[in-house]
Amino acid sequence: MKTDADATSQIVVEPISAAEIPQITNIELIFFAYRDFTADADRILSRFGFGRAHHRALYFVNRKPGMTVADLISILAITKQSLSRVLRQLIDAGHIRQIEGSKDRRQRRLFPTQSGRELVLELSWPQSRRIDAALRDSGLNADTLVADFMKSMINPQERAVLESLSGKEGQAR
Amino acid sequence: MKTDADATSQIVVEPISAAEIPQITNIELIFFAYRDFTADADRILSRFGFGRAHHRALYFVNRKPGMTVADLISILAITKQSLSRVLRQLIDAGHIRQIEGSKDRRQRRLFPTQSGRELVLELSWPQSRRIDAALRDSGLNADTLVADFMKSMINPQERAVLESLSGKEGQAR
DNA sequence: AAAATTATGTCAATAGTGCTGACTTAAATC
DNA sequence: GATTTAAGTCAGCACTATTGACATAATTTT
Repeated sequence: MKTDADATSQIVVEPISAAEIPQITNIELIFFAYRDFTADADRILSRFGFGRAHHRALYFVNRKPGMTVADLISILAITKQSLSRVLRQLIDAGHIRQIEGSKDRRQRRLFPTQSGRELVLELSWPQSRRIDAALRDSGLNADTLVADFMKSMINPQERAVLESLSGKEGQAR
Repeated sequence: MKTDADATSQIVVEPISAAEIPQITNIELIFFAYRDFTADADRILSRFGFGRAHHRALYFVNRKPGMTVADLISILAITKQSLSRVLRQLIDAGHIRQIEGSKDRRQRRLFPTQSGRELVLELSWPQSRRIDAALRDSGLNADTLVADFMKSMINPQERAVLESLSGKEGQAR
């Protein structure tokens, strides 16, 4: 067998198409939408030296005040060791407090402080507004509804990137 | 001012509500949907020792064969240094090849190999099928369409987590 | 032709998030 | 009293991403 003929040598010039991946457009919409959806909060978090993991932990503690550490690990689907740094930092920053369980004193029940509540609301507002606007923009009446919804989630200036991907030419440049 | 009264000391026991964050339910749906949406591909990638970054790079090279490195950096919105390792590994594994630009010989145009095409299809199939199924399941006819769509994107066994979040009690356990 | 710019690549250091494994402490349960 | 559970910690590792500095080759500008 010639080296030039094996699967890791011959190049492919045809772009992947909807014939090969039926939901290709939606896959891209979801990718870009999620990127933008998280970007607003990421910007706010960076002011505090926090990351997405801090956001998620803080969010769920605000969603269910009184959660135990085990509850939080379970809902985030991460390990105890992964959570520990993040939780430590949130506690040290005064956004979360641990209170010994009254029935089971081994438990550390997690509560947001007033500042923890304020921060989670600040983080969630842009996301809520983005979804709200996307739902309004997409109108909820067409067959193209979900695609419109996701597209509306993407920053307007980035929609050009999507359009450039929809072009018929196989070759960029 | 008493220490016990400042914002980082007083705990909050009330869960955040839709009154504070109108799109709270959709925020959660999107979080969980995206987690599951990416999980199928992550499992496949781990067989090759690759991560999500490899998937994204491989995807766009397949989407627009002949992209330059600069094109790819631009679309992924990452730095040259971040891309370099990932691209190096994809090239070494024989999934992508670089070809010197004919007009501008500084450019390295990126093409998938046959195996690179096969891999991206393997990675995209589960995502495409998931979206397809979610669209079918949600029916495209109700006001609750988008929520249904996102919910359908979530693994059935994990929908219980969402339901537990919808409970009225403020305290877990 | 020389100078400036562009496209790519590389080295080094750092950060954030996650993992596994091993081990400890204290409290609850059997 | 022995075992299990909840939480925490230490050490080491992997992946993805960052910034800054610098190198090379090719193209474009002056």
